[in-house]
Amino acid sequence: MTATTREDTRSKRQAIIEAAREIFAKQGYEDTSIADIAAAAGVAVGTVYLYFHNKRDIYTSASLDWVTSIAAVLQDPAIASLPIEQVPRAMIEATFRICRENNELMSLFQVDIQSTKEIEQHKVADEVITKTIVVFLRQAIAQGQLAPFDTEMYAEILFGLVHSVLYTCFCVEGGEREELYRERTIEIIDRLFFGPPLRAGQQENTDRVENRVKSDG
Amino acid sequence: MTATTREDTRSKRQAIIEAAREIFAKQGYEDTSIADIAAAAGVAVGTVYLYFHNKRDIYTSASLDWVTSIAAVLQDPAIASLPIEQVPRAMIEATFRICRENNELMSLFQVDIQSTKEIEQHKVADEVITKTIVVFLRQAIAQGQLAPFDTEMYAEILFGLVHSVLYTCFCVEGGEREELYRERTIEIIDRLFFGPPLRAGQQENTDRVENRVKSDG
Amino acid sequence: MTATTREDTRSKRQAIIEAAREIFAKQGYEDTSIADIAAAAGVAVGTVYLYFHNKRDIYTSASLDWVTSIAAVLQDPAIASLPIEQVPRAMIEATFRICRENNELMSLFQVDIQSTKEIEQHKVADEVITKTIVVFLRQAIAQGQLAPFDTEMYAEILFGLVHSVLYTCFCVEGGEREELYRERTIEIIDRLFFGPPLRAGQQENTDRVENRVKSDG
Amino acid sequence: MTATTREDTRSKRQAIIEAAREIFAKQGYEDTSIADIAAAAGVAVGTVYLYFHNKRDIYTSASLDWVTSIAAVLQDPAIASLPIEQVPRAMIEATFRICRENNELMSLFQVDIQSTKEIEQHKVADEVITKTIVVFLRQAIAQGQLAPFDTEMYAEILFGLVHSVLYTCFCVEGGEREELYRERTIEIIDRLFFGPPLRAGQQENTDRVENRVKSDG
DNA sequence: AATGAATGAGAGTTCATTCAT
DNA sequence: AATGAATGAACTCTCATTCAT
Repeated sequence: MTATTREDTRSKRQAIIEAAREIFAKQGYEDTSIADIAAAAGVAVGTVYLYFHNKRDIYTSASLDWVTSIAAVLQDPAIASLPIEQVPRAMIEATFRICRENNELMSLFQVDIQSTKEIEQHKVADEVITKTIVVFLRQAIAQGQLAPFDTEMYAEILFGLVHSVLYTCFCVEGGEREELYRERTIEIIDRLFFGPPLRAGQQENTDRVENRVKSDG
Repeated sequence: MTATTREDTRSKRQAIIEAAREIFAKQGYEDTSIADIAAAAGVAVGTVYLYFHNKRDIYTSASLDWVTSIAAVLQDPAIASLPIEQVPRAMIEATFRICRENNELMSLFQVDIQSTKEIEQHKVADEVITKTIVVFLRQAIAQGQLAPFDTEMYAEILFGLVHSVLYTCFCVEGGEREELYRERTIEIIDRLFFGPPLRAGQQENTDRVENRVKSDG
Repeated sequence: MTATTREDTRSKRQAIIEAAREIFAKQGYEDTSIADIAAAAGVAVGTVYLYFHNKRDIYTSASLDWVTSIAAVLQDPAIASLPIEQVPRAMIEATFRICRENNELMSLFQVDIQSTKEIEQHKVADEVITKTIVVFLRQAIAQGQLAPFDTEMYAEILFGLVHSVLYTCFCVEGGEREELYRERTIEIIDRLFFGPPLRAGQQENTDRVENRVKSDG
Repeated sequence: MTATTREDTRSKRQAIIEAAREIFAKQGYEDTSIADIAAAAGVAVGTVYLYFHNKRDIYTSASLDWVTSIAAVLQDPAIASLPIEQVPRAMIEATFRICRENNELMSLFQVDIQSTKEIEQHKVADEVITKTIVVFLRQAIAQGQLAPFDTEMYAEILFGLVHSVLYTCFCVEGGEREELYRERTIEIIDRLFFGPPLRAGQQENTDRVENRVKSDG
């Protein structure tokens, strides 16, 4: 009986978050009313306020929930066990895939932060992602596969790069040129890790770089 | 007399945009009312509607105005005339500088796009920036300084990288670790263009890479 | 043209106050909505907020407006020119009359004070009434008609007495026993000013006391 | 067991009333929620509805409970046994004392009556007080200490006077000038009962009037 | 008897937008 | 062109009340 209650509670809160995710993503923050969310979640308006302090709280929770989903993908052990030169492609492809499958949620990825508390919440959420990357990078350095560097800052910057590409690709363009964005992103990351640099005349050590650069028309 | 009127008109519209930039940046879109903007611009509420269709229109205009300011910095001829290996640092330093000086406007850089028309507007605005980069890259390729590659997509992705770093650095963190963000960003871009890659054991061709990588504790 | 606008403004604010007076009196504070008031005043809901900060502000204003109306009655020069022994009756009869005529507004007379600012507002309003009484009493003392005493405190206490009687008489009982309340109130005030005291065996100096005491069944 | 249950029941109802008294007095009717009261009383929200029909019912009960406390003070046999000329002072001092000691409850004394049923309830409660006074007055008349008069109406009016003074003294002013209010009130009542009237040139029969009138500056 | 999660009507308030001047 | 008083739809949020447990 207690179990049932707990599950009900958990599922009710979760139902609201899921309803909010979809509606916020579809209509945007401003054009979404609490009534919309409550109706979609199958609860009364007042019930929403049993689980969330205010509208902003719902938005933040829905957004963080979505970031967490993405983080989970990167922690797939299958990726970690790949040869290092295949890891960037694997991670980026996985990320693109989950974004494609949840295309309509992508806008939640672009959060307009408003308070110091929200900044903290997002730092925590983003760290779930960047920490995953950092852990991988440090292992590679420890195993002598990569030269040492500022892994934390690199992880954050590269996460920002991918984040930005995903937003443009899926939110702005609707995913029409997904392959192009994905392949160029992988290419740039590969080049950064394994070369060759863009500098002309650099000798190629690029048996690991799978994708040929497309020459400019 | 006609000239005066035109100037008055131009300056009144510009006054509204500038007032809007500051207030949107300070209070966010939702918490900013037309009355706030009108008061700050020194005009009546009704006057705002002579120059803009609605609130969203003001926001979009203010945001694009800010993007344009940034674009202008990259077109500085002094940058274009530098040796190629100094260009990434010059561009990134200039961008960080203008963002630091207009820290409070940074949040306008993070736009929550809502309509197809707005997507078009932002593509146009962003293209002012990416086109500048593309032009530079193509010249470098034409002059044999860089190997050929998909300049447009690279420009867009690298712009996204910098955009993302700037947002984190100035909007989320308030600019406290500006130097760290800036130097790592330059380092990554330099590495991408001139090497060496992160792959261990890569021979260094790094007389062009000014900044030593910081080793991990 | 300016004059017209000013009058419009004044009348619009006044219209809201008058509508509020009636509706608050009829339905009570809680059961009155801004929409009710706006409708009765013939304006839009938003217009109410052009003239008042919030619901409480309307209530306070309506209440003070009513107190002011009562104060005006006591300042009638006809009362001041009466022989002193007729003044208490004249004042109390006038007060009862205006309350009877505005029976439905009486409940505004009973204000539930909530903030320090409201206390100040009511002190000012009440002082309009008590000051009138004090001025009269001091004149009578100066002219040797009354012995000296703490006029301010007496005025306040006697105002409270009448206030309380009016509330019971009109708000609680609906005015059914108005004459009884009025005559007994006059009798008590007369006795206080001119005697005789209730103490048995006091010699009567009561050619001035018009109303014979009613003996207990 | 039945006894225990009855006591629990009684104490639970009483606990709610006492919690309500304090919270209503502190926050006012509107700003007090059932949840507040339930929490302060240590019961669940639903439990409150086992003992009271609705929020208004709690308010009425709490208010009457407070009036009853005051009534009890006046029935102190010690007062009734005093010489008649000391009774007004004794009663008024006792009333001020209990109000001072329960200063924060005073606002409950100012009830905003809303329904016919509530009027009846308050008449009953007030009668507990006025009846006490009436009984005393009639005894005094029967014993030839006071001349005959309309005791019921006098009792009601004098109760109103004191009620009004107490509200101003404790609710509006916070009790800062308690002594002044108390002494003037006693003085007026004494004058009414035992003289001398305020009319100048009245001979003083005032060995019974303890407090000298304060002369006007 | 006791609970407290759930309800949903309804409140106060805001503010983008209009339009007579 | 410029104004700003007026509008009223729509919002978020509260809370008295219910009822299954």
